[in-house]
Amino acid sequence: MPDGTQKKPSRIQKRNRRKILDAALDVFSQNGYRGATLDQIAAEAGLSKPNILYYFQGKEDIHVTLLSQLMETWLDPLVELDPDGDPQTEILDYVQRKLDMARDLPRESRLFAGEILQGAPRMAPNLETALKPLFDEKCAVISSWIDAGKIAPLDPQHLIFSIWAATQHYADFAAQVSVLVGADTDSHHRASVHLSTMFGKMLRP
Amino acid sequence: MPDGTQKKPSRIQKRNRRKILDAALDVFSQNGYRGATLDQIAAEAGLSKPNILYYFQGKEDIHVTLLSQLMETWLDPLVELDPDGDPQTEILDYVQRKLDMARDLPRESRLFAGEILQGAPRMAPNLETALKPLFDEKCAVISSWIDAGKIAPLDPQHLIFSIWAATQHYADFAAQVSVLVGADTDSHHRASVHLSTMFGKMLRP
DNA sequence: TCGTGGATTTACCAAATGGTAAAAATTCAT
DNA sequence: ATGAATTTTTACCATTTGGTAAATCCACGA
Repeated sequence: MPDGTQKKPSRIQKRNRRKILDAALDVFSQNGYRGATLDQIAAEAGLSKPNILYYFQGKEDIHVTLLSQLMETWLDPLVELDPDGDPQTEILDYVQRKLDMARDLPRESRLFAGEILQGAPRMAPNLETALKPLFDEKCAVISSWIDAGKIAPLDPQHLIFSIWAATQHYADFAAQVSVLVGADTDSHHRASVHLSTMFGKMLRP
Repeated sequence: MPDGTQKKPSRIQKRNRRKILDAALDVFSQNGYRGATLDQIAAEAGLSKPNILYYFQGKEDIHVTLLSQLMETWLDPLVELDPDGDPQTEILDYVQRKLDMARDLPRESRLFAGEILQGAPRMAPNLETALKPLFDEKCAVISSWIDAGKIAPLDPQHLIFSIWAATQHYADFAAQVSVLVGADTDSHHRASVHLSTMFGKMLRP
């Protein structure tokens, strides 16, 4: 029994759990939690459904595992916001990292968005324990930069919301963006320039 | 048979169709298309499931009806962006209208977001025919304002994306926002001030 | 008031779906 | 090689879910 609080996972266990989680990321991010089926995940992973249930306790277990693994990756750019760096550079670099993530990890962005959109039924605890402390900490950093006159006086909380919204939009609303920008050769670059300009002007004291 | 291309709907038909659509908006926006069940919608509407299917051809019919009705409301603020008004005022008013909509119509915002998030499977045609022409038209308006030196030179397409993202964030990610801002007495007002400041600075030539 | 057409309920169904038991196959240390 | 442990498959099951047929109810105009 690979589930539960057991010892070291075998090589084959690691491989299959990874295959399942990758397939599940595809399926969950495309169809949402309830829209995804174990059969789809199984087919995508190249395994049988009972075989999947040999590695995970159930559908919800897969989803929760995916979400908690994701949280780490997701918060990483914010963790790297350095209180001792140059405020403007730090924030603009943060915007850039988030935009890159929207391009490179769109499935993860959509999985996260879908979960929040439905009221975070399986992630609320994680938000409180992992996200909120980090959020508060970085808001304090931004406040100190404002107090020191290094950047314009903006509401730190809502500034961060604006950064999240503007960057994740390109992953979460990709279907809409692609219809509206048409066959753009380098949409990512234009978005990058726009966000730099926008937040750059905004931050100047 | 009330469905199909029939004559004038009776008063009772209007009432029940409205009840169903309102219930469906609740259920679809909370659980997504596949997560929503006809039984839930029926219960919420206070009708039996077969009775619902007397008024609509099926689950998808309800969803599509909801989406196409929504499109009108959704585009309205953008329609009102006046090419002959003061550019700064026009755009800031647009931001305000969108933010008000996120507060007043969160269900609609989430329904829309969920549909786009999953690749707009039931709305792609609508996006092409209804949204894209309006989007292109208003991008041209913004371009003309930039050419006239009335506002800062920003990419019109991405400026609109930023406005959509920043405002809709408060409806679509409400679960996250409420965890992070805690018991704020007037979160909407703070968001409003922030967005005015932000886009105000950004637009100044 | 009575009949007719629209509205509603009752009783279903077939397919999909999450999940399980147990047999079969495979891996692996000895 | 061989027996034990792990992994995978086969054959199911109970529930949920979108949908239907037909009987029943009810509003309303003549």
